[in-house]
Amino acid sequence: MTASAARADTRLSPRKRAGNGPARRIDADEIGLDALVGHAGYAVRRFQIWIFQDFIKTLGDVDIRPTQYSVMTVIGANPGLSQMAVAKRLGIERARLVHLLDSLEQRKLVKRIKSKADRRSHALHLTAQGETALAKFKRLAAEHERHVEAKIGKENRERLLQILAGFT
Amino acid sequence: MTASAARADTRLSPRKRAGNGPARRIDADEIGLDALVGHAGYAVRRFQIWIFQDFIKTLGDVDIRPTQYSVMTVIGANPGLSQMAVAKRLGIERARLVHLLDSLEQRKLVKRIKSKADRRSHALHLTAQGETALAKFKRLAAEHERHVEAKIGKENRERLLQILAGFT
DNA sequence: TATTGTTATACTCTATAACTATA
DNA sequence: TATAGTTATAGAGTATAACAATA
Repeated sequence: MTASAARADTRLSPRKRAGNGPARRIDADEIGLDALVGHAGYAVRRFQIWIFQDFIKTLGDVDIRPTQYSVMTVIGANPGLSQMAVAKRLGIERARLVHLLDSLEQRKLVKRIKSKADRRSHALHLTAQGETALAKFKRLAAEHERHVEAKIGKENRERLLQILAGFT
Repeated sequence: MTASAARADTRLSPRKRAGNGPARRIDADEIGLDALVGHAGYAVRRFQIWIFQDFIKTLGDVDIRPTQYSVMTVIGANPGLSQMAVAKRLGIERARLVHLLDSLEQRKLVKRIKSKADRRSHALHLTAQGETALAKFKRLAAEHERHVEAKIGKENRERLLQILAGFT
């Protein structure tokens, strides 16, 4: 396809042949997405934003965001992990994890313990308070998950988890 | 469930009963995700990151990111839209769209035209150069989409688009 | 030499608030 | 008074680079 042919094609596709602008108000639902409807990434991105907003709202009272929840969950299930191990497992930059842990440590939810085996590294643990708190976070996160289920349907949610199992 | 019971439960679940830290190197693939495996949001987030990275890489030569692509595609299919209309349709903050359009306008891909109907607003159009460029971006984006298909499978990708059709 | 944790910088993105010019 | 576009700020998140302590 030549550049000029591509340009001609593109010019034929729009529904509205506007001059210098819209003469009337255009509602969002009548704006076509064109090629975007065929991109999985677009739908996934919008869905992910919806999910995170619901998660943040559902866990708003305890002030825990998705990344903080994932860090605490992994430390809770694997006590003694180093920062590097947590960062790699969750795909978080180690530099960013430093600040996340600073915040969680200030809130007395997580503690860094100097490792005796390798004095460069810290062994990460939940505090007793952190374990109690995490149990509550998990109950709220399960509530959030029911919102997801209500939004897309029980079977669709399970199918989604199957399809994306390789990305965890 | 009481708080102490929750704490006791949590203490029983970890596979490793570490003291002050790991005595040996722990590989990423043996770190359990615990509750995260049941959260659609976790898998969706990891998948979305993978998709965006592939998109950015595949369109690296033309220096176009997912959000820029979505803005140009919508303007191309609906010439004359106002900034507010584009922002609402794509779920972008209008303040952020200002900078996105500044960048696209500097690159001569998009132009703002003062609307005669409502002099507060701008009618957005692709330049001729922008239409040619968008045709190329769409070909590269289609190539990216084939990477997604190769990653999760043709049928899974289609099922995913069906499940998430409501979020577009 | 290489790795762990840290600090720092820059850029993207989200979320607000306030300002201006119009309506 | 309300809206469209703009400017500004703050916080998350991503991506780097460099450094000290340690391996």
